[in-house]
Amino acid sequence: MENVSPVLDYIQRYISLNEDEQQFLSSFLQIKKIRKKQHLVQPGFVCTHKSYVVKGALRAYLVDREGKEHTLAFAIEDWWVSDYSSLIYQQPATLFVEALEDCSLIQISYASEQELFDKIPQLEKFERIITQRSLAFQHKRLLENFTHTAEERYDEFLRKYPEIVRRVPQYALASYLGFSTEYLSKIRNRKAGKS
Amino acid sequence: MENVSPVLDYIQRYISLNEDEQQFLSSFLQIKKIRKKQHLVQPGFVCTHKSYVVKGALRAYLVDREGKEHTLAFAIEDWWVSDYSSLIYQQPATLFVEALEDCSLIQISYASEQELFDKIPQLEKFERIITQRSLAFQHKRLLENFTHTAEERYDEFLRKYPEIVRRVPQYALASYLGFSTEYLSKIRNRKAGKS
DNA sequence: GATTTTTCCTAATCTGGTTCATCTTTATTA
DNA sequence: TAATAAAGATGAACCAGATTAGGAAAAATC
Repeated sequence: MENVSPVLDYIQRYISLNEDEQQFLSSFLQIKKIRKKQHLVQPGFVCTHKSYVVKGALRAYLVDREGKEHTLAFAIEDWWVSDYSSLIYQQPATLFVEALEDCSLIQISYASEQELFDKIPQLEKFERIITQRSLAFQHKRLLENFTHTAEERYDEFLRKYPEIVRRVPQYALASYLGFSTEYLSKIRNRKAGKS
Repeated sequence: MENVSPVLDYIQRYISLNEDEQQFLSSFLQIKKIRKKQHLVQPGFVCTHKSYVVKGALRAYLVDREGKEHTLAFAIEDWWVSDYSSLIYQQPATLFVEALEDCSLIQISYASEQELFDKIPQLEKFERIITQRSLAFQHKRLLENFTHTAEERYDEFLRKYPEIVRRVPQYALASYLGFSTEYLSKIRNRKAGKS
């Protein structure tokens, strides 16, 4: 029998909850398993839950008109994942969220979260803080895409997230960094030659 | 004598505040005027306030190693502006925030906001909601940069924000959309020829 | 209202990264 | 363990958009 304490721990890095609150919150959390290549979210369906990753790796991506994939985000242990727009506006998703490995998740539904905001106002603060940090992160990412070349972006990502580079397929990484998989091959090859 | 009611109205689109709360909140708000070409925020200095635009237009931009400018955001009437990362982490800014026209702003300091979160917990909800929306917006922008050509991005921006296009210099717009000002000229010329 | 500065346009050349087509290697599954 | 599918590598041709350098127009300043 598994438990939801990883999420409680996560939240309590930002706010503190008493025993009752923890209990109450826990009653809204659900454990979910998903196998590699399965989809957690699909375009057209409203994204009803956000998922905390206990174990595994996923990615959120868009398929454009020409069928090309663009990865918005990766998620490994201790990260959250969803189609964010779909979740907060409760409108049909445009993204896929796909398991890149077998995953163990803890989920909370949109409706539960709204209820929890009323019952445990502290959670508003928690959500505010992590959303602010995500936003700052997105700003940085956008600027990095503007100011750095493909190769520089790859180097930086490798430096910051070697773990992710090891675990995700190369085409997913290329589509996250905003260039073609062939070009990533070329970059890697260039580096291998140099060193 | 000017007043701070535009900000109160803005906030009350999302939450409701009683008379006392409005009064209390107002006591933390400051009116600020700034002339065209002046800077509200500069790299190296901690961004201490966020600013609501009553009148005018501004942009937040980064100057990269080669001296090129990259615009992260525009702000006109009824928008907020700051160096967001600098503000939330209270660390030195990396961005400039510059007035593109003479501006009339209402400001609130980082410290005041922290105090207000304690005194008026409803404000946590307000901040949570608008941050969530900003984040969804940023996700969309990033994906649009990945999936659309320079010309498509320009068309879309023109359709959504004709007002901004009219008011900001072209080099600022190009640097927001992520391409060179010369290329924007080329796009515009191409269109003029066609129609 | 003349001068200086800033913004905008044009056109030629160049390049970082894409596309397309084929091949090799590595995972999956039967 | 053989068969099949998925992922990665390689190279040639190509293109969207950058760069450079010039001039024209508009706006700000005196």
